Amino acid sequence: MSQEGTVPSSGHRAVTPPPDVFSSSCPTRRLLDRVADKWTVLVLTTLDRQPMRFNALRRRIEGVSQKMLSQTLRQLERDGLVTRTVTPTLPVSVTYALTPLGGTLVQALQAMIDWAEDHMAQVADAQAVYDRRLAAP
Amino acid sequence: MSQEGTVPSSGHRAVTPPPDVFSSSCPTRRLLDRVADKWTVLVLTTLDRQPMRFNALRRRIEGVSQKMLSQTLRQLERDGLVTRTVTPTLPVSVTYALTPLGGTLVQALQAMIDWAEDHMAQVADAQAVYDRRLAAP
DNA sequence: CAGTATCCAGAGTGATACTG
DNA sequence: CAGTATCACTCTGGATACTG
Repeated sequence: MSQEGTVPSSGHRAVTPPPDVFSSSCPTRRLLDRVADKWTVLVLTTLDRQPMRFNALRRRIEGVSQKMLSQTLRQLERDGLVTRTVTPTLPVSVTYALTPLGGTLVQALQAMIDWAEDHMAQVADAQAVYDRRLAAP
Repeated sequence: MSQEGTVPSSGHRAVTPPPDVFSSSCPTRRLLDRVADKWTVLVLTTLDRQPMRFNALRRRIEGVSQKMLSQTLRQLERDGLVTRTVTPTLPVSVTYALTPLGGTLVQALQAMIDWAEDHMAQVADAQAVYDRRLAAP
């Protein structure tokens, strides 16, 4: 049989190791770092509803700084998850939109947000119990 | 009909505002911050396969520091997502396991990991295109 | 083994100012 | 409007050392 995933000892082609986020050297790990990020999640799920301009995003995502927003957007653009479209009005308008690739990710991210909103109460209860244990030992 | 989500003007009971991760003051936002975290994602999905001891987790999740691992675990324990079980061997063994609540979250997190591993190539391509544009303008 | 304590570099934030 | 640049500050995260 084949030896997928083992060290190639006699193969002719270079074998790419299987992707593994648990390996710190795997590129997917860096990708996960970025995807599993507060601002990334909020930006992408916002753009899922509709394309948006910079300051609209800034207003919608409370608490994000200009710096982090533009940094996040540039990163997402580089990763091919959002597009940046410049319209030469006066002054210029810049619109950000999800790419099809970005769209495939949003499904998973939205599930995370839904989970947080749906289970907030249970988590809060657990926290209360935990904190009470510490207070009265 | 009802006015769910609007300001209560004549109701008798105090109305909790609807959860909204986009509001920086909403508790779900802090919850999202923690859930949308690199180490949280890796710890929870690891524990999904089987309960594990501290150093086993440390070895499995390459690159995590002791500090971040214990910090993450304590936080997850407080949130009711993992349990911490101490067995009085010599020296003592501590085993971490997913709670049912934690199990409900793992579904969403695993989807994120799967996405990263499945779309790594497309992202890498997009990055190459982006970087080439900057290099040859 | 399973942590806690300490120190330190760097990331993230806010404010402010400046460009096209 | 849509940014970039800079400074000051905080806070996270990593490396290291020590404890029950």
